[in-house]
Amino acid sequence: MISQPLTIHSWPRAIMHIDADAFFASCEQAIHPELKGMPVVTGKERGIVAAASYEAKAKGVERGMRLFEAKKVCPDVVLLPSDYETYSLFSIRMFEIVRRFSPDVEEYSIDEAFVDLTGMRRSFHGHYSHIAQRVQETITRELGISVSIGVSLSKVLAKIGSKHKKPGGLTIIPGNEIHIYLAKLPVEKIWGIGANTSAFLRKFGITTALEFAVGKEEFIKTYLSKPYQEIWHELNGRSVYPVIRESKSDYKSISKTKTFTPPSKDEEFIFAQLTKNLENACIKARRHHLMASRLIIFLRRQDFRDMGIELKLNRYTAYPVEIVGLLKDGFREVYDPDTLYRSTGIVLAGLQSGTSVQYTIFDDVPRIEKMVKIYNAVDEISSRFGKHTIQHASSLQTKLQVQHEGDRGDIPVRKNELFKGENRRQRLGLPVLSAKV
DNA sequence: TCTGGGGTCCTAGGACCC
DNA sequence: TCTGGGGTCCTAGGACCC
Repeated sequence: MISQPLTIHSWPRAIMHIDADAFFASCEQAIHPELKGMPVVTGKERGIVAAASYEAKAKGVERGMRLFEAKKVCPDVVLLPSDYETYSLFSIRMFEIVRRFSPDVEEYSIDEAFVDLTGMRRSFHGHYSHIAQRVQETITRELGISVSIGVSLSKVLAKIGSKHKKPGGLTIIPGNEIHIYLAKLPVEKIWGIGANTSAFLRKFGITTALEFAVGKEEFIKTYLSKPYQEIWHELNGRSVYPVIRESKSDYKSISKTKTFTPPSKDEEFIFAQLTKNLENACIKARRHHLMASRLIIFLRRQDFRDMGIELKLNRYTAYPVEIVGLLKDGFREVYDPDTLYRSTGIVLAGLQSGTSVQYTIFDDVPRIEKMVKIYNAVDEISSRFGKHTIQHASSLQTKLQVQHEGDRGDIPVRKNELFKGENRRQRLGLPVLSAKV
């Protein structure tokens, strides 16, 4: 198999990576000043630590920890459910600030950005570290959260830089100091190298990022696939990953899953969950003017095995009524009444942009046009009064179960003054960023 | 990390064609 | 019945990320 040749930018790049510190927890502390200096943890709604403030981390709270454990090591911990909409607003503000310094910004995730600073020293009268410092100061002053920054020759190296010192770190890794940082870094900590690949590399005696970086090209090309060859170049200071400015709008797939507690084997309830996922996915697809041609359904058993099926849609669509029949058929194939399930999920795939319905000669055109009108109205009402003001009858079952949505406890919910008069993200028609947890 | 939710990209291998 | 070489499209599944 012939792999594509890699594009290596001949000119040395200067890439900055900005990573917010304990983002969710920091947003909560910025909104609720009374929480400043206190150990704050978000993730109440799902029982494990999604983000922990540095005060909580200092007492031994770690990400992914069960909440009862967190309480044990830190009895005065303040537990909050995650409030993604608010964090998204902070995120938007953060990217706006970064763009004041350079237009070449990639919104990598809700709390991370890459910036291509190549050639920008002149306009800021000084070294790249001064730009980074000003970005850092501005974000802290205007948003009340801190960020860590790394600057180096490639994205992978910039990431290593931003992780090197947290919180509030600023790490520049020039070409002649790369080896110093890589020598101390275990291979599995490299962005893009996970448990599997690091286990493989260890078999060849490669345990540090430096040992990987100084590996012979011959070896890398023989044993590793394209993504790892790219990382190898990046570690050596040869930039292959460009900073991508375009904001994300073209999805390859849209998925929705939801776990329910306790697990269930109730056919109607489980199908209702599935329908609700379908509705949510379709809402998102319509918001992005996308239609799907493939539908993947899966039921997750209590033992975490997924049982699924993939179905082809007879035309591109983003309307649940057109899909729900097929959903039922697929569900019947997969569902086993004697099995306990913990979650359901659907994936809309084979996406194509467009909003107009494609007709075939068999279609009842007036009926479809009526359906589109109804959904337009549904989307409009939902955008004004909130999601699921209107929903399919078959997903009503989900309401009958007691839903354990985390309430805000005794912390009053207040909007930061920053966002006064600002509508929620969805009302602006902006995509909701997928959140890092 | 005993396990939430949302994504991307790559590769191998089968089906099919000339 | 056996024998080539080459291409394309599609899908499943792995691996990884936040």
